[in-house]
Amino acid sequence: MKRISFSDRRCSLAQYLEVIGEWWTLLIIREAYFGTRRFSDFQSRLGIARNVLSERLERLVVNDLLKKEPASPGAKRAHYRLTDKGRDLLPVVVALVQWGDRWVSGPENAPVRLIDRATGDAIGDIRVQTKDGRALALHDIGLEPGPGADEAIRERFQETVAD
Amino acid sequence: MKRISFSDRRCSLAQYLEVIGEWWTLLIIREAYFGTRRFSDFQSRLGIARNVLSERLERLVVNDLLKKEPASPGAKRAHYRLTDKGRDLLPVVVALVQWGDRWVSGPENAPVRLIDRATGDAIGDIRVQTKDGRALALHDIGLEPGPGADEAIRERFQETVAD
DNA sequence: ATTATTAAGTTGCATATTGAAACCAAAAAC
DNA sequence: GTTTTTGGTTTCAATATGCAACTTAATAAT
Repeated sequence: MKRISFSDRRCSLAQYLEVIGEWWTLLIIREAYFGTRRFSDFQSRLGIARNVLSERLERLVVNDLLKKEPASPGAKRAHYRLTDKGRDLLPVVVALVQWGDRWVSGPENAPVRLIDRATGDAIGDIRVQTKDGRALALHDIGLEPGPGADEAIRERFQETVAD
Repeated sequence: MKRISFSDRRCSLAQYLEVIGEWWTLLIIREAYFGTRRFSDFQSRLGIARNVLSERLERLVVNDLLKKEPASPGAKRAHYRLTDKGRDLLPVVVALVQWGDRWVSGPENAPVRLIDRATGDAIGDIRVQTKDGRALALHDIGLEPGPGADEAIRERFQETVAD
């Protein structure tokens, strides 16, 4: 049967998954960060099947993470470029890369280094923090129903985030 | 054919996807943050098929994001609890939730609010920053081959992160 | 102690999705 | 104007998902 759709769930994470949770999608975004714009470059660099790439790009355009625009002004052939919405996924991607470096490859085997171009220093670890920059651990965080919470969610949030 | 495996790629993001990029996996982690530990609770709260849940939990245990331990000391029945590696995904999950709130549901419809339990204030936005807390945008970031880079990666990183 | 109930999976099957390769039309290059 | 490259679409076999029924072991009820 068809994969269950998350779109009706009132849950931010589930809604995200609806858009970018599919196989390949986040890797396509990352390629776009690296400056890749052409169909064939995405294809050869990722090694993704062309039909799947086609479908994913389409989906990313429909959901406004990429936009299709003329390669050069006036040209017929189009390229795919990030929108603000797509660019705004950067913290997610960086957080994932850092997690992978810490726990999967090990920092000493990190294949890439992200640096602040102004200084050349490695960037800091992404972290959950207060508005004034104090780091927060899992047990420091509480949950409340948000403005868009429905009854089901409201019920569940007697609880707090667990350790 | 079988889904392509990313594990041989020297890319942190691809390595992450190998472990937690599958359908449902991140939602299971999020449930664990909420304190869910039992198979049937994961099942009923997520609405996931039992065979898939079973397979995903197994995979999370094998990859050390969850550990299976006796429900109560001495009991036979086991629960699933987060490991440090699993807990360390928090920035990823929070970054995704915030992205979803900004771009999918809209902040005014956010179903949950994350707060600092010490003060009750909403937590800050996850962001890419320098070690001393200065925010970095996409165009401020550069890429270098890391200690574990192979020739292929080294070649590509004449480029910088694109806008 | 015996039975009932719940919890935690597993199995089998119909439907969906993926990957690979072949095919095609339009644009660029020559 | 012919060839090559690009950006796809189509087809088909292999895999993965969702659902429901079945199993087995651990609690709970009587």
